[in-house]
Amino acid sequence: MKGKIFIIEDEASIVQLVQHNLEKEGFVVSSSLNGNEGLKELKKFEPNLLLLDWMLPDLSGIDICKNIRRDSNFKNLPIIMLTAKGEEEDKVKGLESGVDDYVTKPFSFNELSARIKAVLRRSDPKVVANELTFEDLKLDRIEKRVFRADKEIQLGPTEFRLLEFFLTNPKRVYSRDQILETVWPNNVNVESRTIDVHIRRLRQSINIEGKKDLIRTVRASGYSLI
Amino acid sequence: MKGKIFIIEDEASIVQLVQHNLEKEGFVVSSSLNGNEGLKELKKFEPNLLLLDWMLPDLSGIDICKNIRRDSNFKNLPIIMLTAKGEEEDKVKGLESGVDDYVTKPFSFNELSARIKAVLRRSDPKVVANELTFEDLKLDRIEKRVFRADKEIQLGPTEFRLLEFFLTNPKRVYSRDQILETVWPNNVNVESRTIDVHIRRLRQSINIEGKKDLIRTVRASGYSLI
DNA sequence: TTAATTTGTAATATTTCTGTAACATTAAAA
DNA sequence: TTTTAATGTTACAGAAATATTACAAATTAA
Repeated sequence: MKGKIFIIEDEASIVQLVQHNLEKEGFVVSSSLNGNEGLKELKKFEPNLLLLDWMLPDLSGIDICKNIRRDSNFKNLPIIMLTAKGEEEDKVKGLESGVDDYVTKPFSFNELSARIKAVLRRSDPKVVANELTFEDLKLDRIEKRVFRADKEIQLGPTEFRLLEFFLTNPKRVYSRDQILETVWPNNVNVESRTIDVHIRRLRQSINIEGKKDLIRTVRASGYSLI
Repeated sequence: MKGKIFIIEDEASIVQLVQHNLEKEGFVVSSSLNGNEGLKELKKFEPNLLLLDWMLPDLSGIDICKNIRRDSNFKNLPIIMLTAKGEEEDKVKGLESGVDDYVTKPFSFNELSARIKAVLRRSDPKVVANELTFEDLKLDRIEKRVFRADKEIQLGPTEFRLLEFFLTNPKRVYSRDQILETVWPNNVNVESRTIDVHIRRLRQSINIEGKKDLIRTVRASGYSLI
């Protein structure tokens, strides 16, 4: 079962892009272009998550947040705020007023989608898929287990996240930088070659008993899951 | 296995109270604030029991009841009706239209919970077990007893709640924060490392005589019941 | 009240994980 | 073939996370 997402955002082009893509992913989406109306509609709609623009013509994001958190029925509604580049201060205020995550405009839909799922996974796991599979590889996000050909495999936390990352987009090649950005906690600085070592560790763990190597090295580009 | 309960009730505050508490008891709960939509969602959700408000803005409880009883898939769905004080006549009508029990508002959650269990025990005994089990572990919520391999085990109150929590969702990994939120009384502030100590105490108690450890440590994530 | 049990924390021990550097190997370019 | 660049492999020290222990404060039972 996929969840319901409500969008409050005044740039129609963004709403359109996001709404369309989320619906393609199976979410039920409703939206409003302004704050006051949005609040009312939202409460009727009862979403599992709210995407909230921080700079609205009528109401500020903070006001909306406060209103929502005050309403006992929506106290726990996960909120992701959309903020324009550089409004660092807003991020702080946002996180203080109980926002769950934020995405800086301009953003790629993939980035937004990943954050939505991460937030939902925490707050409302049943609305989001928990098993990732590829060929005979299976990763369970809830139980934090990995299997290859039905045999359980032990992975360290970083290898787990790395595999999780590859599994969300099999076959796609990622550069070391992209991997770093996504798999490592923000503002951590690690040598890009470090990834090679983790790739090796991951390979060693998942390529059991003569099973073929599921990780492909793409010289000068990066790595991918086959 | 705990059952699924659907709620059709237009007072959001009641829905929230009931839903939250039922979920805490391990039921899977879904709800709707109005009759027509509720009927549709209910049929998708396939609950083991329905809590039905008798006075809805759009459809009357009777109509919903009739609709349900006419549908061969839900002919036997147990229904508990929620009725406002003094509407004696409704009770009669309700029982006539095949309601299994009724609860008069305002009600305490405990009262409702007891009735739900009573009705389920009659109609679908396997969903109400007051006993939670996992492998050779057994916990009786009523008698507050715990057994491993049929030998009784003494647990302190906190260890009991902790084990109870794990047993409602075996295999699932919980972070220390999640454990804290659920197992500890609200607004108590305890160090997150404290959980490690309680985990140890729990382990020490339930892993008797060389029996395997039933609690799994998942580095960087938390703990789970195997 | 006293005794017994339970609880949270801090201190210490242990285990596991991580990042890096150094060296080896492989593939591409010259 | 030789050279060069990129990736593979290994070992290891420091870091991080968890396990264990002991103890004092708080709670409950006797």
